[in-house]
Amino acid sequence: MTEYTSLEKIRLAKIEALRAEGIEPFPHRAERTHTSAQAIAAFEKVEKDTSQAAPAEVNAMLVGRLRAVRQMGKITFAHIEDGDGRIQLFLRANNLGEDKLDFFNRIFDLGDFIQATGFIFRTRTGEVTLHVQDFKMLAKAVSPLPAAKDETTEAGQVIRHAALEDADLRARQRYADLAVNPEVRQVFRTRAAILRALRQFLDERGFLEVETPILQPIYGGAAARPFVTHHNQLKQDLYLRISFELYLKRLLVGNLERVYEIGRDFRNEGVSYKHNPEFTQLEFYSAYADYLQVMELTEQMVAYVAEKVLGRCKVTYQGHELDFTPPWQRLEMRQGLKETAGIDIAAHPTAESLFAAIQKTGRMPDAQATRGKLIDFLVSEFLEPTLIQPTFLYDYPRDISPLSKSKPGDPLTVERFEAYVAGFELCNAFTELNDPLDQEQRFLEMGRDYKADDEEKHPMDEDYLRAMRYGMPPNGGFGMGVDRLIMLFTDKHSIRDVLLFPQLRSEE
RNA sequence: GGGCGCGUAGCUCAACGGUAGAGCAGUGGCCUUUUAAGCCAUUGGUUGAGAGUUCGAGCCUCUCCGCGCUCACCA
Repeated sequence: MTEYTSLEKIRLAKIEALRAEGIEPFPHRAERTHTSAQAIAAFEKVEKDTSQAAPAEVNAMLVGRLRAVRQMGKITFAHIEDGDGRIQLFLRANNLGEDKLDFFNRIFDLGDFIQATGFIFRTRTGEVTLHVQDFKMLAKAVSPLPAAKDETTEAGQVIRHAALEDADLRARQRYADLAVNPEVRQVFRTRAAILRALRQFLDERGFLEVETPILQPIYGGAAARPFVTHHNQLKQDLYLRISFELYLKRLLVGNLERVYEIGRDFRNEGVSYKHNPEFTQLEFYSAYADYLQVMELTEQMVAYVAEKVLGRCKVTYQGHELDFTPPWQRLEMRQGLKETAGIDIAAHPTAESLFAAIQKTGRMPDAQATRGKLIDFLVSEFLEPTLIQPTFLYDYPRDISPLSKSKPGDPLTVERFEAYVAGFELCNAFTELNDPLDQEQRFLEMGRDYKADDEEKHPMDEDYLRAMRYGMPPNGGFGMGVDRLIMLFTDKHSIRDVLLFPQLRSEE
């Protein structure tokens, strides 16, 4: 049974009062002739038109949520907010009748949805306002919104008073956050625009958008722990995908030359300011391309999205001025580590030798780490923090890249790059391994096993190998955490701020 | 999981170990061009939960719960 606060009980009583007067507090239908912005624009257009002796009257029926009410005896001012913005309502006893004005003052609360009819005029202080001749309750708000009050200073600066700020509450009750913080709505409009621009860019270049299974019998394409579920009728465990990679590359075998997918990946790992258990991933694969071509496509794509969404290639992120204008800086991993860590990884072909070299720097890597993991450690310790401007870090160690093609003449290195921006990884791409024999060997090196009944071992994806054996064209592939791109373009430090409903511990 | 920090009215925040407060919201009243409207009055609290120290705990100690930041983990 819901427990109501004293504030809610007052509002519930108003619902009762409405019903007692034969008025439905939650009517089925609403009508509107203009949005708030349309009404203001229509009025301003008529106002500017000097061809008529007297400006034509602009009548409007508006809807929205009550966000401010100022009662002044025989008149009341209010503001409503709709999808387009805000507009002021003016209610006067002369025009409405005292009973009707009293009814408004008595029944309506902040947060209620209202439909108001009247004509548009400009108040003495110059605000375009609806002179209300009639109004109707559209939906009563039982609970008061976590109130935010705005103050517009003479400089035009908006100061929000008593805004909803508690980070947990804002994420948990995103509906309330959205209702009272307009800039949060803007973040999600930007998010939609970014997704639209990404699709547009890829569609224009002949990529086919596809959808592959979220429920997978064998997960792969990344190193992450999966979520496990179970299909009752098939009597089989299934995994929520951690990547789309292996399914998209099967499509290249099927002669679809350029494919992409935008969707959710699920990783059963720690939650942090840049990790959510489910997140939006973009992957594309392009037959006959290598990682250098994918690099060019990447910088073009991100710059395209920036231009489309923000109208510029320069972005301020957490105090950094980032410039996404191509070409981005290219940095060979070996060279970058020479410069920042003072270690030439090519001089250390074994984990033992590299481990000893790292120890001399005073850092303490995991003693069990493979050579690749040690290099990864060096990158995150020395290199990553220095990569603020968009940078392609390329040529990765082979043993941490089981799906990438080796670099000719360098068996320890693969043709792979990651783009770093503002110190974090934005995307990951490589010349894809298309040799089924090499691929099988790599899987075996990773500890994949043909005995699928062994709980500890990750089973071999035999179907993927079978697909490869039919022949996979040489191709370049790309994966990007879309949420991180959105963080960059909306200047948000936490992934939670760009997800409508981020993962949180359940209440109670 | 580790470290640091936070949790007080619907919202934003105060309160030296000594009577739990303010603004906004709410309620009642005045007010016919306001816009954080104003003025007068007023309601609202198991100070996250529990235990302890103390004459006395919002404050100190412990346990638990929740959250934030951060580190670790995350090819």
